[in-house]
Amino acid sequence: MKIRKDYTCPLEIVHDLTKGKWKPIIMFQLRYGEVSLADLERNIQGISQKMLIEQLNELVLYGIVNKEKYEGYPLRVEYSLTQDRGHKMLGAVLIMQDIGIDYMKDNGMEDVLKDKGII
Amino acid sequence: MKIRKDYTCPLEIVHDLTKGKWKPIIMFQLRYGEVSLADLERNIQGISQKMLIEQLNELVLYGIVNKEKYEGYPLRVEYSLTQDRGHKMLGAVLIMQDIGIDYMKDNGMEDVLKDKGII
DNA sequence: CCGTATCCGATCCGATACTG
DNA sequence: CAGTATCGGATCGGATACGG
Repeated sequence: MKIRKDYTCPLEIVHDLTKGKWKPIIMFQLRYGEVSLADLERNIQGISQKMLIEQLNELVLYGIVNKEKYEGYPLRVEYSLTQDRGHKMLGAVLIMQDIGIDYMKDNGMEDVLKDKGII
Repeated sequence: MKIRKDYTCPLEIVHDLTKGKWKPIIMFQLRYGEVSLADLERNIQGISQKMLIEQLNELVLYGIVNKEKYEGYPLRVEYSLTQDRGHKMLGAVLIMQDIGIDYMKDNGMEDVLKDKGII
């Protein structure tokens, strides 16, 4: 899609692998294991199906997310983090989640955190 | 600039705080302490002065980077990570740096790493 | 050395409609 | 349930020129 061959530093690549409004949230949703597309769509407020699939596909392409198809009826597809790169990135995402929680507490947005049962 | 009041989850905010091609690289460059604008410009390959200052300003605005002016001649300005949010974000950036290094090793880009003395 | 201003193409992402 | 296709406004980021 857009991974070049002429990067000048490691962080420049990782930015291309993970950029996009929804990618960190998607990775976070996959923290406990396999999740279906429908569940992701349900659990991520405000995302459109188009954006979800688009960013999910990029994450798959970049070795961060695994896509597993289970044949049969109904057709089932499950997404999960890859063992190495996916879980490593999750480490970074969890730190960011923590920063976001602190930021919300510092800026009077506790209501959002309560809605989600975080506090 | 663009921090709203209606976020629906912590990661959405953090994305707004840290998005932009150069922000992770800037934070990485500040990992050891104060750095001047000129040094940042020198050490970050391919960045323009405009982008550097723009993204630096956002990081300052969001409490991730500190800007210290030292009066006198020559006028000196030094940037550094803030004690709390800045260093916390650095934790995430360091993980990403690591992932980028692995990615480059896996994809035949060792030359970049050698240039930088990483391997 | 430190910063500001403008112009402009590339891309991101939301809305919407349609398929197996 | 799991996807694909298209269109258009908003934003991003590179180039360039100028000012403290």
